[in-house]
Amino acid sequence: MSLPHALLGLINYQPSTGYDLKNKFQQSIHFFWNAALPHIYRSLKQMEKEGWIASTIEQQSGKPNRKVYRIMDKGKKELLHWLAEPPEELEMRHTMLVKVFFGKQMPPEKLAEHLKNWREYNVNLLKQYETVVMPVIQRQSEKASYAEDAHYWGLSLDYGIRHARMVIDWCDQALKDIEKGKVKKQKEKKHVR
Amino acid sequence: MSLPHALLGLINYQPSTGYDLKNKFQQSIHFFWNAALPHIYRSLKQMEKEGWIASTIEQQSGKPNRKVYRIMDKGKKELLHWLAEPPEELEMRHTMLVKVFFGKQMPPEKLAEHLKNWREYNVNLLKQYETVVMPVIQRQSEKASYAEDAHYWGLSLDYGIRHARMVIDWCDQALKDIEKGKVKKQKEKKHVR
DNA sequence: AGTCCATATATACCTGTGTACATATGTATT
DNA sequence: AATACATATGTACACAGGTATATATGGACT
Repeated sequence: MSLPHALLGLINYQPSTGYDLKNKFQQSIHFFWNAALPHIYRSLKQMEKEGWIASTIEQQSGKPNRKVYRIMDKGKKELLHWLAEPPEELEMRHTMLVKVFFGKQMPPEKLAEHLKNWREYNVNLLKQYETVVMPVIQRQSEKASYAEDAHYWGLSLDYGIRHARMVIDWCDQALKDIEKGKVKKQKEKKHVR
Repeated sequence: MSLPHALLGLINYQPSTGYDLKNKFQQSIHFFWNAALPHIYRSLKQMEKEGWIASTIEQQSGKPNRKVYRIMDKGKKELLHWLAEPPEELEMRHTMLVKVFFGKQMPPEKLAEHLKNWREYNVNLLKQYETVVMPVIQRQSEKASYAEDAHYWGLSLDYGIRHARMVIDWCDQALKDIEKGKVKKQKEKKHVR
């Protein structure tokens, strides 16, 4: 379990609404954790019940009112406690690898298609990391209030970049192997004939 | 969702009991997907209800009877269909990275401790890959019936190895950075005094 | 004029998964 | 003799998370 704690970490920087958090999430933690809007609202409700956060309603004309959550002492304590705990799960969990494992059961072209998509997904990720995320962290690191935080944001970004590059390299190798396998099989067929 | 399909893939090789599957799982898919015993039995029940698999009870003396599941036509069709589908989730999901992201909020020694554990976990994984998993795949690849499958097992193993190496390298870099940060802060403190 | 997107909050339903517990016995170790 | 481990199958409970849907409005685009 982690979403409430991830949200706690974001609210710890500054009071936010569920909608704010969705946007902040997408620019940061989203790269390592997923969260849909309904899930965020649900978590916020739980967290308020636990006394980790409290809310104030800001009247707005035209748009719906904003429900701004701020962190409470109990929430700060919970955040620090959670951070100090060793992460529950170190294992990876990746559907794609299970499909690769059973790769022989599908046509090689199909698996190649999956891998090409995965490769492209990671190429796009890499582009996003370098053109969007990196400049944001750079800008934040110049502000004194976030200079130290930005160091850790940079570390996680570096992980993302290394991960994406590793996946791209592996996909290239795997695609080459699969292509070779196909050629080999075709040659064998010719031979038999 | 994936466990029923992963199990389907294993049963497709040969009829198995829930307990068999747990053992096979731990030697293969476990590196990319997790499954506890109760979850496996639960999934098998669902799969039988769906008509993907069927069971026969083997009487045993002394030990409890074995409930052996075999794959049905509907199950084979389902497996092929699932394999051809693009994987639902391409995103990673890693608590550790969320903790790194909020790293400033905890003592640097604590984060370093987490990273050292993660590093060690991956060093052990790597050792297991090289001394246990690789030989098994090598041996299987020599049997004609599994030679082609072993190629794909090898691809997923290669991913595991690259991933573990990447994590180890990143941990080394991050630990160096954190160490440097600590030294810097101590020097600054001295200066102020 | 009509459609889509962004802002803003939320409920309902279903599925997947983790943890604890229950049961039964043979074999190996201390 | 007692303890732990491997074999073998499950139930019960609780929580996390995904998807669909509802509501309300302002602004931008076609």
